[in-house]
Amino acid sequence: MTATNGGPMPASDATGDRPGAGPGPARGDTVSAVVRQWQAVHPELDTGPMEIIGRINRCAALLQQAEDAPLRRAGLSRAEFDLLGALRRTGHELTPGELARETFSSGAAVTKRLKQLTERGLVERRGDTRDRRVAHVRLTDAGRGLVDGILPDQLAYETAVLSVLPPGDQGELAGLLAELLGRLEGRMGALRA
Amino acid sequence: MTATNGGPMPASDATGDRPGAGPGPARGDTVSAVVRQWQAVHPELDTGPMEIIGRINRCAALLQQAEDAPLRRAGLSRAEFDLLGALRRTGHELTPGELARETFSSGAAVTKRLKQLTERGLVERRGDTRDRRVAHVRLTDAGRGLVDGILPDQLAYETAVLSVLPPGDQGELAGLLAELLGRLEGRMGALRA
DNA sequence: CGCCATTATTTTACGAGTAAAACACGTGTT
DNA sequence: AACACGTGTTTTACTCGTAAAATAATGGCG
Repeated sequence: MTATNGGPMPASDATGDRPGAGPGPARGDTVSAVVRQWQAVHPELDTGPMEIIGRINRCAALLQQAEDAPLRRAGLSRAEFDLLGALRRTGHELTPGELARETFSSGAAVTKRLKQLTERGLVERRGDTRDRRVAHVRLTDAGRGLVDGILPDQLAYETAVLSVLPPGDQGELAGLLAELLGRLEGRMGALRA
Repeated sequence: MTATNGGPMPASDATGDRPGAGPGPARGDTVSAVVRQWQAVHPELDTGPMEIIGRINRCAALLQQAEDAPLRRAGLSRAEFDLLGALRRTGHELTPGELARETFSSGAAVTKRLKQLTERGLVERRGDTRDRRVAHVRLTDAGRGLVDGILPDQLAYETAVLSVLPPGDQGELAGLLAELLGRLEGRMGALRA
């Protein structure tokens, strides 16, 4: 968060900016209210970045909250679903290390999740025959079934949430985000090299 | 996360899609690689939502990581900075409850942060004279100075990170995000009412 | 007046994630 | 063969956040 305080940032109530006043295209989100507050206090600063970073953070928070519902119904946390999803979409076994990279989480977190998911019978592990350090994790039939059962619901739910935007805008937004993300990842990847 | 597994989602390495291959406009972000994997396994599903939600989540994660650096240098977590920022930009005292709403966090979290920030001499509290349940929190001079010192750096850093996008695209993106966020918040607000 | 519902805040118990240390194995070197 | 080194995974110790219970105080209302 913190697009220079992009994270949280409601404040609109104090701004006298009535949300949902007109029937028009949703005047004024919470981020613009926060930006106005900063402008009033520090008129000399360029608050441009907040308009993007703050909104991305806020959208992410709202969308995540919305998305949790379908998953919790299935008794899974998002992190757990991401792990199972990685196994499902790659279609083959993955080692704990690969799962960590695949889900952008630490090895320790993966270890814990695997323990739980194994106990629940959603994944199985098998040791590598050549290198006894590594393990290979795969979905059980139950695990695959669970993922395949949840996925359509999840996508339908997401579609519904995003339907607040007309399809054209959705495409545009996806394109711009792809461009931003691609370049951000490129820059990060470049730093690694 | 989990734009139906939007969160984590790298996988590109396994896809044969070389990141940073050409000098062009960063072909293929990690999300598109994940989407391709899902398409291969479940060709019948509409993976459209992932292209937006997945990217928003991933962008948020990358941007947050980047933004942490300037703050940590000042010895603040983002949550702490958001709290101080809320006090700074509103310009007046806030109660713990207001701070919780303002920073989208739980009251308990605010209580803890206030304790730490008070010990560090960045904020002060004073009890309400009329209603002894409520407290009023304000920035100390040190607190205000810290925020005002960090803010320009933070914005400059953000500007630099976002400069991977040309200004025109930045504006477009900000506009689309504002539209999405405004409507999402409207929808959420509507549910409360 | 005294009790009940309500509101503001804090405390408690706990779950989840992380970094760093600890393990457990391979591998190349001499 | 023995050792040092690198790598894959797990363990440990700790932080942070939350939900729910506890605390504290106000405001009717009979």
